[in-house]
Amino acid sequence: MAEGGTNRVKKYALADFQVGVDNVIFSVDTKNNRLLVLLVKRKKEPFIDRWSLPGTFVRQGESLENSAQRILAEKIRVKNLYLEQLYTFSEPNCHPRESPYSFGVRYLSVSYFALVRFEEAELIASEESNAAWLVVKKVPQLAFDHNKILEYGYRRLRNKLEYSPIAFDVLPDKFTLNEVYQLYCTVLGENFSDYSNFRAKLLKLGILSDTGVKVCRGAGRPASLYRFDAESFAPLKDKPLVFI
Amino acid sequence: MAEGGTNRVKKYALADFQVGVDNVIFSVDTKNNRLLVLLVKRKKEPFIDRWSLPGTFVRQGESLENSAQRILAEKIRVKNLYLEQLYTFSEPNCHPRESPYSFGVRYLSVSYFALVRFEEAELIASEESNAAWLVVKKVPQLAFDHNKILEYGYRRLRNKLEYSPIAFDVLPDKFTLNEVYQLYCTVLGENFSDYSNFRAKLLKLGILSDTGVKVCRGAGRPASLYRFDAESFAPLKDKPLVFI
DNA sequence: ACAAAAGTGTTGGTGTTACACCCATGG
DNA sequence: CCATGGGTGTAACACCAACACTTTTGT
Repeated sequence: MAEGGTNRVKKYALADFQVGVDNVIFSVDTKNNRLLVLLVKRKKEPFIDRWSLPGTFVRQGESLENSAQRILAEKIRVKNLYLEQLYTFSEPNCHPRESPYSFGVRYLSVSYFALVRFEEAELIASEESNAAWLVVKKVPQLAFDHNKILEYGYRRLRNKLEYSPIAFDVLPDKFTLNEVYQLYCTVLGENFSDYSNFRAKLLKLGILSDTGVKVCRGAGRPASLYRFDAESFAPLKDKPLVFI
Repeated sequence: MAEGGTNRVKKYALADFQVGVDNVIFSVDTKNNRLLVLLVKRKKEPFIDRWSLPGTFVRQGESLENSAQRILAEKIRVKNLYLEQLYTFSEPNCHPRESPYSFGVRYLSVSYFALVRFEEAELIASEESNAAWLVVKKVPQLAFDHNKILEYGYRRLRNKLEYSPIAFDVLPDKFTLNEVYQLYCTVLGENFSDYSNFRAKLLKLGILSDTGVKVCRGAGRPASLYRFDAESFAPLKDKPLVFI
């Protein structure tokens, strides 16, 4: 932690901060192969009626990550998710205007990035939370600099998917290889890899175990259900692992 | 930017923050093949006489990155450097104790990570700045949670070196391939790659141009001086590029 | 029988590793 | 002439993209 020093303080005015957390919450709608982001429609100035990232001020005694979890819990009910810190933005004079705190107080926003399981993510309806899933490709102009943050989060999502097994945080306990493939396609685009090669590569990693159970998805040959094997993955942790 | 809402405020106390910036500043001593980090010895409580990362409070009207640059400029004079944001830490009750501001005010630390050119980094000597380069492998117990931050920065440095050309921000304008190799060895360890292969791979990227000038480093055949070609690199920007 | 989905195999090309070897210079 | 460091080449192997092919189901 830094320290200014008492003598310094007399010469230079330190800024007082209000700290907020903004979440970029993604989910993959596997039915329709769409990547979604959770947004809330603002109900007051500034940027009234614009979409924005769900955010909150940090409360006393609350860690940043707790704060992020709290916003999430206010908007959706979800069990399985992946959450990590994204970036911290704080330009001078970026405090939300019209706020009762804006006088002489500066604003700092720590953004978090999350991926949640769409099928189990139940939107919480209330007056407070008026949230909705929007298709990432069609997101309109957002409030504040939230488009920038969203773009940043989207880049991080793609990287994470390629280099770490966050997909399995968000897939059902047992899944078919095609479901994994669909998820990757939705996030990374159709042409990132062909199915056979993706399959072979994924299996060669040795972190999935075949449950032996077969399942039918409409017509076609039944697929094996696989399970993510955390134990086999453990030694690969922190290694530069490429999935695609 | 997040917003709490006036009704929320009455129910929950928001935290007031003082924001500091802490820098993890690395340099590579190519003469002795040592990776160094810039630390300052604390001159007041808490953790008096302990080494710590150079840090400062953020002043009014100052962006976070400016703040990071300012600390750097207070400790060393340097022209060439690479700087990026690292991570934001803020647990409740982590405010530097004995500080005149600690009552009711919470602390948040945004850390930055920098790599500077050692040969031109001139330490600024004064009572305020009592900074020194320490060998990363031999860093003792630091003040606060600075060991954690340093560890995090070290990890980032290794990743950056593998995936982006930050080495050339910190090498002289013209350099031999062996100088690049030494830098990589110092940061990543001796056994990351053998010289021939490193060489071949680096040249195949097509981002270095041979100046034709030869230079003698003691005995042995003279080496070519190369220059980083920013234009050739431009199209590779944002691509997942592997150097080792 | 046929379409659809799951899963296997082949092939040419490219990248990586671990070396051996040649070149130019100082002492 | 030999030690030293710079620089080139190569054989064995692993990996990868593209695509053809087989298997098992629903209709």
